[in-house]
Amino acid sequence: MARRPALSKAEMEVVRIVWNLGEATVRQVFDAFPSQRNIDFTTVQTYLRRLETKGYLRAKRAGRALVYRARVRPDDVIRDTVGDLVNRLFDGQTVPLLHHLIRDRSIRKEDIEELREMIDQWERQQDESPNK
Amino acid sequence: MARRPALSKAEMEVVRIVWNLGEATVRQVFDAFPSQRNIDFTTVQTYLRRLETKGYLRAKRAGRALVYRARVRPDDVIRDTVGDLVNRLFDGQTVPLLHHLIRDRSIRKEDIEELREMIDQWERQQDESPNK
DNA sequence: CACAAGCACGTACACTTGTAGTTGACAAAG
DNA sequence: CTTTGTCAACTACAAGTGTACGTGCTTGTG
Repeated sequence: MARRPALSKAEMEVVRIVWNLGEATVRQVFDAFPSQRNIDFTTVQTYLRRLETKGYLRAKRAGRALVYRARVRPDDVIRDTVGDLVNRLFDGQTVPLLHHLIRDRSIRKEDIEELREMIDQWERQQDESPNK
Repeated sequence: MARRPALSKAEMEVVRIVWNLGEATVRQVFDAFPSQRNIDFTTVQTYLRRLETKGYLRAKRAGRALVYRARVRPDDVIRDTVGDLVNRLFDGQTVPLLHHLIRDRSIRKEDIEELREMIDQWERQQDESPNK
């Protein structure tokens, strides 16, 4: 199924920014980059170029500048990336990761509310769809 | 706080195996390695050696063989690893990841039950501890 | 004992990744 | 029209990573 090369850590930050902006020039991505990261403009340029080669982004020219735009949906990338992590670090089990998130990461009351929502949603979904 | 170098993907699989076995020789880790992976014995040896240098494992000699044992608790490693992923791919937000796990990964009814348990647990914990 | 099998240890090597410098075209501003 | 800034494109380069080979010691077995 024509898998793309996995994202590197820095590349993850960059695609995320592009998703957020919808479409963006190098400079825009650079500006959106967390300022503590103190990364060079040309470095961002390199990340974008590599992301294009890897097939995550598509660049089109607008005047002198390149405008990048995502070529893959966040959900797909997230599925692959998280999936890989779960496989390697959690032996493919989703539950231990959920467990960790709830127990060991600081979570707020509101988040828990939302989480309950999600679960209810899931169950409703489950009921209406023909179980395989 | 004396941070260790991050785990590489292959290394994640290996520490996990060591955690599972408690302590293990190269061969034992090799045998526990998913057989589809079709990885060489010496490759596993290299992973273990690197993990020791990185500070994740400690080796002691038992006769001619080396016995590896974890030097860090799973929870800590998982916190760091997952934390990094959340920062990069989810901009530090835990909720979107939870959302993804529940919606986009196949989850079983029993898991949802467990999940509810976790939430209840969390809320009990919350009530009894003095909020900071 | 001689040999095969197991192991540690050093070495290797291509590819990826994080990070950036250089060059040359263009454009805006004086 | 010259200076100054902005980009794309190319190049660079050390460190990290996936993967394995070779060598030489050790031990169990015929």
